[in-house]
Amino acid sequence: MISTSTPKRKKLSLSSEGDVGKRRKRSRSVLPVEEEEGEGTLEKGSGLLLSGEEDDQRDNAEGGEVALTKGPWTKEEDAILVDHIKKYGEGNWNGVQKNSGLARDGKSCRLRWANHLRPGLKKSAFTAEEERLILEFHFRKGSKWSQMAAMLPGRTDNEIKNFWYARYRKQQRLGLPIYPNEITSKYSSNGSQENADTLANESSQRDETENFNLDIPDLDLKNFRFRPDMLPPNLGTQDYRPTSDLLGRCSDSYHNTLPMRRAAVVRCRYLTSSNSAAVPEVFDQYGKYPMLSTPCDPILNTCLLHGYDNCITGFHAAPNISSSEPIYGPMSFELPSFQNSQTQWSTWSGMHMPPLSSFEPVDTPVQAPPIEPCLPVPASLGCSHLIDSSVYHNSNQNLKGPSIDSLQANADGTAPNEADIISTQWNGLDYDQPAALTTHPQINFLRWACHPRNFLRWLCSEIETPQDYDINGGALNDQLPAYRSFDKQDNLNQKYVVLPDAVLDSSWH
DNA sequence: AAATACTCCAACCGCTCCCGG
DNA sequence: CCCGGGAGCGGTTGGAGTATT
Repeated sequence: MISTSTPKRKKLSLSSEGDVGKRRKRSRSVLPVEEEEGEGTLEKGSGLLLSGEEDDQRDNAEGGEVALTKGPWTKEEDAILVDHIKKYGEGNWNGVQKNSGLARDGKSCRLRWANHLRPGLKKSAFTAEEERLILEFHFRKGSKWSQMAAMLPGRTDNEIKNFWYARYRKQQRLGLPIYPNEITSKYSSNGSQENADTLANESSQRDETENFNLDIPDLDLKNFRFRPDMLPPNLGTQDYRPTSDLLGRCSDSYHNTLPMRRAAVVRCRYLTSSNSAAVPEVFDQYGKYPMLSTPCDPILNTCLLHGYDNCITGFHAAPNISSSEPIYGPMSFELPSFQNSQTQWSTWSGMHMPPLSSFEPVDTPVQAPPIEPCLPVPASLGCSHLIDSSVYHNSNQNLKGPSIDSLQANADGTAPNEADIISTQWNGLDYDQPAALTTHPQINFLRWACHPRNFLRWLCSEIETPQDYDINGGALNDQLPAYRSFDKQDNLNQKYVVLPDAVLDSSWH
């Protein structure tokens, strides 16, 4: 159970006295030392060598090596270090060990001095103004702790870093934005140019995917219309809305503030009913993310199963959903990131997922818009948990089998027949389970729709392109410089869909 | 009172940058 | 220009303190 209470613990003093010696266990590493320095008068276990005190230490010394102490510093060590720096000044940290006899790595000496011993260090908690400066700086520049420390006299980079991570976790736990509104608004309106410049600079340093959390607009799905004519035959036009507890599990405090750090904008052909024979070219390849051509996030497809008439409901924007209550739209198409922890994913979906790489510190939650009333959706006609369990089961399969290319739409643009669906292994996700297919039409549909080529085919037919985007060219490229592959000519009749980062995660292979 | 959960933060680690030879 | 060592930076670890059960 995650506690939602605020930390009760008072900030500990960083004094070099009193807190010393009660942190890490000590360990030892061995580094070479020049023999002529072996005066050996330090105390065992405190980083001070005593002549002939310990066998292994003596053995090391005889072999030209001395055991260096790790772990918490003692008062004696601090005194030696301070004394040495008073005499010789800062710098030449490896020389400290040679000249003072302190059995500490030069790195460790520098860190101890910089973070605890040097004069002028503040030992108090961060003030509100300091906190604001840190947040603002981090929003603009990212994890540049040393630059922040230079900006805040008496503060160390380590201290600022610890403060940031502690606050970051706390905000996430509480489902609150990482950055205060005044900061985000400040740099997204009149300060947008500076922010844009900063972000542009950072983009060369960060993983490309991390830029996707910037300015990804919500898709306006108000014109979405469920296309039963695009479904495979024999499935009927019943309500495919699943009613599993999967939806219930997403009814948490994060439902409206899920971070969407890594998302991708993909494109597909715009299909009208008169042009339904065309098979959409789904998922531009960026080279770096070939998994975009793999089957979609089952979460996403589960979400899409809510499509009905003029409504489409997003799962995480629909807390407390139940099978007996109508669902309202339109909904934001935002999807969760799940990059933060396996726990989060597992809790949410009940599915084991390997942890993602650590991009956390620059994550920015995206605020989902509130749910607005629209047309009611008829009650479910008996969907079950089987859909979700089926999806997750199949998504856990290892990759094998033929490409989805073996499954093509019919010449008239309708979905392939059931026999083809049953016999096809989509990019290794084995859907060849006839019993389930024949018993549960929803699963049949899901499996068919699960492939990006298919789901986008019936989804994108009516999605409205976000207004801020010029689907005919340059504006989009300007706003999303990462997608240089966009071609003006190709942009005609194309729509843009935001996919969750789960699609990008290699585990979805 | 004991066990457990959670947070804090000092210190470590690996990597990169810089500079002098 | 290359190489090696020193310094610095950012991310991570894990022990200790504190709150909660």
